[in-house]
Amino acid sequence: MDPSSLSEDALATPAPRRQAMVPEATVARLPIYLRALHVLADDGQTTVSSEALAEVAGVNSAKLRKDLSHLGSYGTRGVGYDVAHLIEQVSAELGLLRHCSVVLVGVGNLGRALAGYGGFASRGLAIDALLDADRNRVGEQIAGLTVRHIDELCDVVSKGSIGVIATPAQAAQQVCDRLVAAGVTSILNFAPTVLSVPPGVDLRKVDLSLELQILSFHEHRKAALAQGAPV
Amino acid sequence: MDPSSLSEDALATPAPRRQAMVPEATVARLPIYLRALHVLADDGQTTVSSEALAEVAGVNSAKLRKDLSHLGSYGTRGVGYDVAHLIEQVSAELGLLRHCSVVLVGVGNLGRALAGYGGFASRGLAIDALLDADRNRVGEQIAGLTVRHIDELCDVVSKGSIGVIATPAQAAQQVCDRLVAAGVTSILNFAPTVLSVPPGVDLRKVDLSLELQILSFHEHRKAALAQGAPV
DNA sequence: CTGACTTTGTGCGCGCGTTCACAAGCGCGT
DNA sequence: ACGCGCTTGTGAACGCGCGCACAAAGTCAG
Ligand SMILES: NC(=O)c1ccc[n+]([C@@H]2O[C@H](COP(=O)([O-])OP(=O)(O)OC[C@H]3O[C@@H](n4cnc5c(N)ncnc54)[C@H](O)[C@@H]3O)[C@@H](O)[C@H]2O)c1
Ligand SMILES: NC(=O)c1ccc[n+]([C@@H]2O[C@H](COP(=O)([O-])OP(=O)(O)OC[C@H]3O[C@@H](n4cnc5c(N)ncnc54)[C@H](O)[C@@H]3O)[C@@H](O)[C@H]2O)c1
Repeated sequence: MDPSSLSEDALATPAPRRQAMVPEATVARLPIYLRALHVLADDGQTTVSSEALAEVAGVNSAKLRKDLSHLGSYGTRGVGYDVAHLIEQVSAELGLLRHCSVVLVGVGNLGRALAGYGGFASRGLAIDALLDADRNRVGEQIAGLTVRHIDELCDVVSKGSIGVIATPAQAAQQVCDRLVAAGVTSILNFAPTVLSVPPGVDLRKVDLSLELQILSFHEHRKAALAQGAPV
Repeated sequence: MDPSSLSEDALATPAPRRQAMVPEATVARLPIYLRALHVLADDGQTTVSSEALAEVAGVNSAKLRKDLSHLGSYGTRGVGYDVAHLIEQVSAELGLLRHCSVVLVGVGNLGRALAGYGGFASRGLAIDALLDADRNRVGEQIAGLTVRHIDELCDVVSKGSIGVIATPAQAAQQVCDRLVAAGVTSILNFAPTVLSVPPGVDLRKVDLSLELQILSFHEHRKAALAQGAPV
């Protein structure tokens, strides 16, 4: 499992009243299932078995079934799952039905790429604000949005907004603090720094160097094995 | 743990001869430790305790010590770890000492951002080839590199190269296959698709939509709790 | 040299996630 | 109407990783 992010507040309710608690590992796979389902739907399939869906999603079929059972989505024994209904179910669980607004801070190399990316909007997520500290960049038009100054943060944050940090590492903690102060409780960080957030705020990170270094490790290990253990 | 990637070949050696096998979860943290160590080194610190390093890295100190013990790196009891020596150790373990070449396929929005990013080169990783299928883009100069055509893949791949896929999802599997055919055994995929690779090839993925959707889930859940459970 | 303090390295229990394997359930052909 | 085969949902076992807590080991003062 990817332990990079954790939600410390998930256990806040001592009594799991009626809403089933979905394991974090399952949540991390729901988007994958959703994408697989869209592929199948575009392909014209109306029902799908756990085996077939698991194949497309690249996971074990038993895992898939257990995951889906967590969100109470019932398939039909002997038949499988209704694709359209399951898309609805998973989308609802992920909160994608009511459009989730995304606020992007830092319109540099990476921020520009993110802003111009159409893959988010197609699935209920839309970047609807670009912020930067550089006065020269403020006012610039990118992908139909106008870059605004970071000081206007409070004006663009609405309830339930997700913050994305694409600033240099040096400024990341400061930007993070401002996002939290503005009421943002979900943050995605691209800067290669460890950020600290108060309880109740979800923080995830994407670290490209880290991924490459992990691959480098395995590559290095393979080379060592190939040279030292071919026997 | 981040279960998104797994190395199926790690168990290839039935007898763990002398090289300790490092748990995947530990490998995933080594880059974080390395970055923390560089911060401390730049700050002038020569030695550091597990407690202090864990603080900077944002992890439990016991976990840090256990991780470091896996790679045989010995600290000094009562003192701590020698920063410079530990940087050397971790870098060696990650295979960063011999410069690892990175081949980037797909020079679009995202590929351009990656190519222009200086954060890789600073730590032993350098993108040294840009490839694209679009003839209009071939020949273009980006960050000191010339974009070459994908057909020249075999010419730019050297032993131990890491492949990065930044093409549309539609082309990802094809590009992946060509990378594997060219001898690449470590691949980082940015396209939102499940790729299949033969055994012995390490595949990791970075999925930005997925991260946002996970945050969306938690945000959605928070909203539901705030509305339904304030008693 | 001794004793007290500091810090590493690790044994152990706990909880989560994954997987197998199977019973329960549903549709369909006869 | 009725079983036959297919698929779901889940009980249970296994393995991994995390974190506490402590003994071993080294440093430093006197
Ligand atoms: N470019 C990549 O491909 C890449 C890859 C991996 C990681 N990253 C990380 O992503 C982050 C951004 O990378 P980049 O290449 O876009 O950097 P960049 O320098 O091109 O852009 C950074 C942007 O952030 C803005 N900024 C700086 N301080 C700010 C503040 N306090 N508030 C608001 N905006 C501020 C700057 O004006 C600039 O526009 C960096 O942390 C980098 O390490 C980038
Ligand atoms: N831009 C982003 O911020 C972002 C965010 C998340 C995910 N992604 C994913 O990253 C990938 C790239 O995104 P992008 O915005 O850069 O897309 P893009 O369309 O801007 O660039 C894609 C590039 O790949 C090249 N290409 C296409 N087919 C190819 C092939 N067979 N061989 C070699 N090159 C080929 C194209 O010529 C183009 O230059 C996509 O899969 C996208 O879903 C991008």
